[in-house]
Amino acid sequence: MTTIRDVAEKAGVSISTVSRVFSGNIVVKEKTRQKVLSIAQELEYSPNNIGRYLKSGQTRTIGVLIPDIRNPIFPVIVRGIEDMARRLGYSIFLCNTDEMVSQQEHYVQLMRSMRVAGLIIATGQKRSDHTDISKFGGVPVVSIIRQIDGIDSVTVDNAGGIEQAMDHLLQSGRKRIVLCKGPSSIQPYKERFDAYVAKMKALSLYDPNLVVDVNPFNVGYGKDPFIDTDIAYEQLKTFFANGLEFDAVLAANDVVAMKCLRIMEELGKRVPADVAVIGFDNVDISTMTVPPLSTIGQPLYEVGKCAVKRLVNRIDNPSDEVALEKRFETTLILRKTT
Amino acid sequence: MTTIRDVAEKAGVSISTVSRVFSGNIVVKEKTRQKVLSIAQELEYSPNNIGRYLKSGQTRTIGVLIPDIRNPIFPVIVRGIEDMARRLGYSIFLCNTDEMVSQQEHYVQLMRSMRVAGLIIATGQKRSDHTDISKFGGVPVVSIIRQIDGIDSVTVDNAGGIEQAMDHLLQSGRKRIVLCKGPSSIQPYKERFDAYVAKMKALSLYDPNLVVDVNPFNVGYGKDPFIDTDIAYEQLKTFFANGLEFDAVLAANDVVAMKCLRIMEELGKRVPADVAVIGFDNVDISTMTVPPLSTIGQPLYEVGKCAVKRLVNRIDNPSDEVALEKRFETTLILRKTT
DNA sequence: CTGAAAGCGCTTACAG
DNA sequence: CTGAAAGCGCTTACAG
Repeated sequence: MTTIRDVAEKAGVSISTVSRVFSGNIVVKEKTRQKVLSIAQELEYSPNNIGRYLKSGQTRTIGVLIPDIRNPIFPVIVRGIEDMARRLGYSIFLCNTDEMVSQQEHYVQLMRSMRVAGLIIATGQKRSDHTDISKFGGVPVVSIIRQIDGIDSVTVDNAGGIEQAMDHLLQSGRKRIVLCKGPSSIQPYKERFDAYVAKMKALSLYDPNLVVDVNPFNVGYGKDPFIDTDIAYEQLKTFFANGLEFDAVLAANDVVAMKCLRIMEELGKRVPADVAVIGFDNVDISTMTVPPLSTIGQPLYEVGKCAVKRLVNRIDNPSDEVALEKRFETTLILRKTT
Repeated sequence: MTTIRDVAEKAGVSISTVSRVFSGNIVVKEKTRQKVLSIAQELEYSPNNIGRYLKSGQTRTIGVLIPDIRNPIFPVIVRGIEDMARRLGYSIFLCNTDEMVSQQEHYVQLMRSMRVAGLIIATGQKRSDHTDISKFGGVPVVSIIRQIDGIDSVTVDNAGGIEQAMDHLLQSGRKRIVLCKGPSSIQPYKERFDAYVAKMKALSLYDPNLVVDVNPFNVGYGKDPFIDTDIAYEQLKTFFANGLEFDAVLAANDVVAMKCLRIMEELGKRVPADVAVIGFDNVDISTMTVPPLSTIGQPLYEVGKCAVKRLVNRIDNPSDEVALEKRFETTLILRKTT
């Protein structure tokens, strides 16, 4: 690879000058500049960011740690991250942790070694070993999806979302509302569950039989491709086939909602005439189900963008003391299943 | 940040020794090793990969350029890439190009500057400016999804997939097979289209009225979030509402197939009794539609893994002359829509 | 506006 | 088994 030295030599200037031409904003005589640029092009010179970093201490690089890019909320978030990162001059490393502490630690180490300027971490896990700040070794971190004490975070108001969904369901006269809940070990699902229980109890509508536990992604996490046998579907099928009386379903997320739609069809229940179904996330597919799915929209793309802004802000002002906690509101999206 | 020098000083050894401890496989007296390791831990030392690279010339980093991670085939591919990369000791940079030459060139430049060991590029575009090898400046590249002359590639047999789908449809007596085709500017869609036409003509079944052009992702590419108005749906709705006679639908991909399912429902056509519907890709959602979608499976996860293997192979043997072209077979996946 | 020099954090022959 | 030294490709005060 051609280096700054090759270019300097051929252009008959010092390497300092070449460096100045490529670092921008520093004054170089226009004629010299042109000369250097043309030689550089001729030699296919590409400035070595690695060498550059060693002096400047700036890698302009962000590590993104998410559970699994195949969970459909993450492509949207990651796209938001990448778009904003690009705009601010950063590149991103993508790492899938499968919600496993060991893998997360591996990547935190690796990213530290890569001297990333900062880390964006998505973990729903409540276990503290995922969120032990001391392990980040001084690298700026922003947490998305779930709030972590002492760290900047960008989250979504899960409880508020459930409120919106339930108010809507209740207004249309539904009272026997099933909750298909995700694992309580994952913070956002826990929040949704708690909000549901609180609301149902407040209205004296709560009945534990209305709650079914679901493994939203056949997890599947950590396995090669997702498994084809659909655990969540089986769980739901068993639950609904049991003769339970209900008139609405509030699903842990859109994917689960979609499975419920299929089961309602199989059970001969009309949606929304016999039972209303509402999802959570407003992921792409929710527009395409039959009928199109009502759901609670999370601003996923915005979460990604915001996380990068916060992170860069933290990188530039590492000593700001208070952790910034941004919480987005959800929006009720009415389509044809409610 | 603590450096190798800090550790050496405190441990009372030279930096060479510390370096040897961390680079593995080199003989260091066990006692010295322990000493260094414990000091390193105490000081929270993390070896600086950037400094390391500058001598070794090894970044162990791969740039992944894809059109848009929100296109549901890419999360699976990227997961395959990441899993294999991790196994081989590489990290990945993720870049979304939106199929735009300017953005692709930007990223190729950036990745060169980052001194990635290699590049994995997914572009369906047929325009040669996307695939002009000379622009890669000597960085090893493997192309996925589409074959590019002179470059290692990992692809899938699109024509073969269409054959499988059509044979299946024909065997069940379907003759008026609609093709919902993606834009011909994208290589895989072009291949599928050509295979369809060839087969239909061979059987004297070809009728241009059976072909409808569809914009598979409302593209949407390059826009902030995907647009909510569903262009593909509108296009298909108009097409099918026209009184055309048909008994099967072969869709450009699973997402399009899903939209067709919805339209069949709206048109009062029973699937598969009145019309058979078959998709392409075997993306996650295809198991969840009502009824579950028959489709042509692409080994997406395998494509990702294989691409990394090929790339690393090329990195290790840059002078191997022939470009390796791996082409995976598709598999017919029968569910309930055919 | 430009150049010579020091140094960022490592690795790696070369001696011993 | 260990250390001293050179050098990877840059940036950046310091002089001029």
